[in-house]
This record gives sequence, C-alpha cells and structure tokens, in this order.
Amino acid sequence: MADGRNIEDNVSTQEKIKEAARRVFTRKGFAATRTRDIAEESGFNLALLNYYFRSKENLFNIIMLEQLQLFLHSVLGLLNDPESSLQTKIEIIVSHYIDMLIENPDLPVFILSELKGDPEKLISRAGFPGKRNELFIVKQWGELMASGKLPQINPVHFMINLLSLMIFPFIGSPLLRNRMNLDMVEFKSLMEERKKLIPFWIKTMLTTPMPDDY
Amino acid sequence: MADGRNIEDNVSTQEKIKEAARRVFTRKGFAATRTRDIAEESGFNLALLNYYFRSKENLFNIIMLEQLQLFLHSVLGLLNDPESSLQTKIEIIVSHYIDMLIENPDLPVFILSELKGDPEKLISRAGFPGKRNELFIVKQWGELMASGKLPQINPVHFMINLLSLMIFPFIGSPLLRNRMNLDMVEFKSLMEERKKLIPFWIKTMLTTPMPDDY
DNA sequence: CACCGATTAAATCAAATGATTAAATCAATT
DNA sequence: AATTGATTTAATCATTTGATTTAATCGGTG
Repeated sequence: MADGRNIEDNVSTQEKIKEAARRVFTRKGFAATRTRDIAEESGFNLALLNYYFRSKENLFNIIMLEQLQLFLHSVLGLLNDPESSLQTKIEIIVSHYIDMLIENPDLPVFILSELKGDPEKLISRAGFPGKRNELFIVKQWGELMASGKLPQINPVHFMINLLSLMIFPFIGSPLLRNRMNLDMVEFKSLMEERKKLIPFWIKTMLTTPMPDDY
Repeated sequence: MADGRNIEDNVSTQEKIKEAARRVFTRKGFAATRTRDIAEESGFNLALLNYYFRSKENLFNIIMLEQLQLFLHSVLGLLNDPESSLQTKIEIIVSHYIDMLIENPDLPVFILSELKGDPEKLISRAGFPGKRNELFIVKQWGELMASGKLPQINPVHFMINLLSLMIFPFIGSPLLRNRMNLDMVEFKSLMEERKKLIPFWIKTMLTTPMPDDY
C-alpha cells in the first residue's frame, strides 16, 4: 500500500522524480543533463516528468533553488547568529558544513558552475540573510579588530578563507585524490580532521600579527 | 598582408579559432557550448571549424589539454623545484599563480567541472610531475615536521590549504562579489593583497603548535 | 462493476545541433 | 591568365532532444 497508486502517492513519486533530477543535475549540470536521463534515474518514464513538472527548465529551477538553500543557508544562517562567540560560531559552522559537504560532495561545483555570472536573480528570489555589513559575524570581527593588536586585514579575507578551507577540498576532490594518491576513505578521514583543524587555523591566522617586513 | 589569405595565415586563423574556442568553452563548458557559438566568436564560419578541427570533441580535447597544462604546470612545476627554500617557494608560487588566475578567472571552474570523475585519462596524457611522495616540497615539509615542534599534521592538509586559499576565491567570485558587495576592481585588489597574505598565513598555520585542548 | 487518477507505452513533432557537401569567391603565387 | 589554397555561403543530413499526444493499463474507491 505504501507503494500503491492512489492520490496521496503522487506526492511520493513527484518527490522521487525530484530526487532523481537532483542527483543527475548536480552530477552533470544543466546542459549535459537529458530529461531522459532523469526519467531513467527516477524509474519512471519521460511523459511523467512533464506531467508533474512542465519543463526541464522548471524542474531545474526548483532543484537549483533548494540546492542553493542547502549551500547557503547553513553558512549564512549560522554566520548571523548573535548569540554565540566568534570562536564557537566558527567551530559550529565548520563542523556542520563539512558534514553537509560529505553528504553532498557534488553540491559546490554544481552551484558555482551553474551560477556563472548572474547570481542576483536566483539569490534574490530566496530571501537569504544580508550582505557584508549586515552579517553579525562581520560586526564581531570588526569590533575585535578595532579593539587591539590584531592584524589590520579586510574582514572579507577572513570570510573568504573560511569558505575556501571548507569548500575547496570538495571541489578539487577528484584532482586532489588523483594527485595525492588518496582513496575515498582517506579523503573523508582528512575532511573529518579538518573539522578541528580549520577553526584552529582561522584563529591563528586572525590572532597572529604580521611582522613588519611583510 | 598580415591579414591576407596566404598559406602561412592558416596558422593564424587556426589559432584565432582555438582562442575563440577556449573563451567559449571555459565560459560555458563543453555541453553548453554550441559549435556555432565558437564560429561566431572567432569571426569565421562553421564550415571552417570542421575544416581545421574535425569535430567539437577534438577541438575540446585540444583546448582542455592546454588549459590543464596552464592550471597544473605552474603549481606542480614550481612545487618540485629543489633549489628554493620552502618559504620562498611558496611566495613565488602564490604570486605567479594569482597573477595567472586574474588573467584566467574562468579556468578553475572549467577544469574542475569538466574533469568530474576521471582525471586520470587526461592527466596521464600530459606527463605532469609526480604524485604525493615524489613532490620535493612534500619532502621539505616532511623534514621540517620531523625536525621539531611543528604540529603533526598530514602534509596533504598543507597542500590543500595552499591551493584552497589561492584558487577558491576565483571559483566563488560571482557569489562572493554578490554577497560581499564587491565590484570587480575591489575584488582584484583583494586578490593582489592575498599574494602577500597567503604565504604569511600558511607559515603561521605551519609553525603555530596546536594547544593540548584541540 | 464502473469510475478515476496515476502511470506507461509508443509514436510523433519541432527545434536545435554537429557535421558535411558543393559551388562560388577571393587573394596571393606562378 | 591560370593555379592554388583559404574562406564563405547556403543548403542539407542525420541525430539528439525537449515536449506533446493518444490510447491503453493498473489499482484503489465509491
């Protein structure tokens, strides 16, 4: 009965198709994806794709929006939390985000290669937390920097570094694994290590003043 | 005469077509690229594409191989130099590589999204310097770590961090610029700053021992 | 049983696309 | 002037691909 063909079930199959579409789209990108691939991957047939979703574009937009949420929300959401200290904020974000990336290793390449050029249109449609100066973590960082002997570095560098150290390994995973002779198990183990290492690195980067000859 | 139509000139136009192909391919990827786009971009017509290069695939493989050289050689080549110290090696690599990325901002996404899955076939065709344990810089790093009080961290992390901090900003550029309210000029200026910052960060990461509670 | 939405199967369309061809033009060379 | 290779123009082909349609089937509900 859980697999029958009643009215309630169209939610389930519709969801199955969406899941299949997500897998194929994130693996191959929009242009390289054939609607027939999605149909096959879903276990249903082509006609049913257009029965539920009217077009490839439409289906893609739905997927993209959800994946964009997944990609941005956990980071930007937590980054905006006014409760936690800078240090714990970073620890939480890194741990959560690396877990998410291990579950969705194709996500970064998908987002960043499909978003080429005009992110505004899509992003604005999704009500994400604000830009640079609205982010609470930037305010925290600004106060910390103003207070003392921290190196005077544009806070944007700090954000870029945090994202780089978390995300890039997954983007470069195939090449890195090849060049470094890593199998998937070793790679995942390294990523687990980075949950602790990255917050430490970020902290030392922030708190170590640059010598004069730099 | 430099623009006439003699025998020598087919080198020039063949090169122009390849350049056009490089631009379109790196901007849109293989699947989204139409041979007609390349023709238009090159200023020549479709028939001439197949006159010089027999197929889209063939043209793409030529481009991909060259771009792969560009993407890997400067890093892997310099990484293997036994002459320079670790510190200066890093400084040189970062400076050169960021310059190259400013010139070719689409290169990382292109390489890393087209290489999905099976890098071996392409990479092996290009005789690149060796893998993990053959790289001289890894030996240097290993000696340094064995010698003393450096944190005991897998050297692979060090490589990953170096590449992450250099490459990711260009991969995430559209999104970063959008979220951080940066125009292209500010972005490039930040990347220039990073030529000095990244070597410093890497060094502090390497030489700062982790406290016990980590 | 009769009805109904879900789903399939198969055929088909129209457009896009990679590739090829043939004839013409054009510029330099001989 | 004749030759030759580069390049264009335009037409055409075969496939792929997104989309639509129609008729059939299937399973649960009333």
